[in-house]
Amino acid sequence: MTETTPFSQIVRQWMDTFMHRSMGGWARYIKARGFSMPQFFLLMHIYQHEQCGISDLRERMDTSTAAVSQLVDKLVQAGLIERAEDPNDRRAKKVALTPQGKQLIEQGIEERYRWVEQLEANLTETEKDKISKALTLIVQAEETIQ
Amino acid sequence: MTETTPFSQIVRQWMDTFMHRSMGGWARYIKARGFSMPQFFLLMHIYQHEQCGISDLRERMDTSTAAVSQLVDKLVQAGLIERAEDPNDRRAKKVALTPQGKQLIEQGIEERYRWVEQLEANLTETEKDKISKALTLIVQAEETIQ
DNA sequence: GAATATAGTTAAGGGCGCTTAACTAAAAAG
DNA sequence: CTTTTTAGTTAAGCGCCCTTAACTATATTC
Repeated sequence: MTETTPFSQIVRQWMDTFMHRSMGGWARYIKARGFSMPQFFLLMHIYQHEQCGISDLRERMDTSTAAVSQLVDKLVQAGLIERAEDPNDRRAKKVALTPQGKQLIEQGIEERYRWVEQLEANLTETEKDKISKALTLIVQAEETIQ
Repeated sequence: MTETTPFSQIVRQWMDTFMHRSMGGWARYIKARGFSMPQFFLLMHIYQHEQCGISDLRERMDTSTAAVSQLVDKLVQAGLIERAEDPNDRRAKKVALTPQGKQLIEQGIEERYRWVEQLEANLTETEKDKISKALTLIVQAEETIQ
């Protein structure tokens, strides 16, 4: 029963490929638009968890609140995010993407996704169907582990 | 025939999930060990294309040779890579990971892979088998597009 | 063999992100 | 009501990465 080995091998191979394509692509995209990786990570996190406080970001970014505050400040000035008082706790701030900020991230995602479309062109309907089902299994399994 | 929509949806969903897990994980891993993202990108590229010249790295990193030269210098001093003269062209340098450098990256990959093992625990043999076959299709398709 | 091109290094200077530390303001605790 | 805790801002200082520009050394071209 050598069922397990192919699974881990192929998953690793896929992770490698994907990492290479995706991270390199993002890095270039961000750089070309004059943003830094810390700024990108921050934007990305806000994109995925709209309405964060500074402390949420601090935790995710694994840094000081001062650092986050300064990063946020620059992104507010750049018009990518907006910072508003939390009505429930006036000490806290709610940070969210502006339409511009959202566009920056979504356009990046679009570009990242473009090579998947190339991939798609090399697959038959049956193959795509199999892949869809397999990825659904993975995504579901991922959701169960928190 | 609404076959295409599920495919792109699920692939996007998978990309999101993966990006979130993988990039965040790498960023924290690298930071915790006192390295920067540029250093990491450089190491990663050397890991995937052992024996690069400075110019190869410059191209991939999308920066100046001066910047690469300085980055390389620090990583040499840190003992993660070694820089040797190319015997065929004594102007050029060949850069490669030291055992330490290789270990840093591979340990990172191991940690990145750990959540896949958790995933695996939530899948049956049949499911894993389906996923293996599907990912094989993707990886093969990826290889054909250069 | 002289001129030019290529590969990489080095140094000065700028900008950015991070840290520390002092600070403001609001909420919670006593 | 006073004290303490919590959320975030601000400023100074440091290191890192990047750019520009001048430079060395090896290859290539004419």
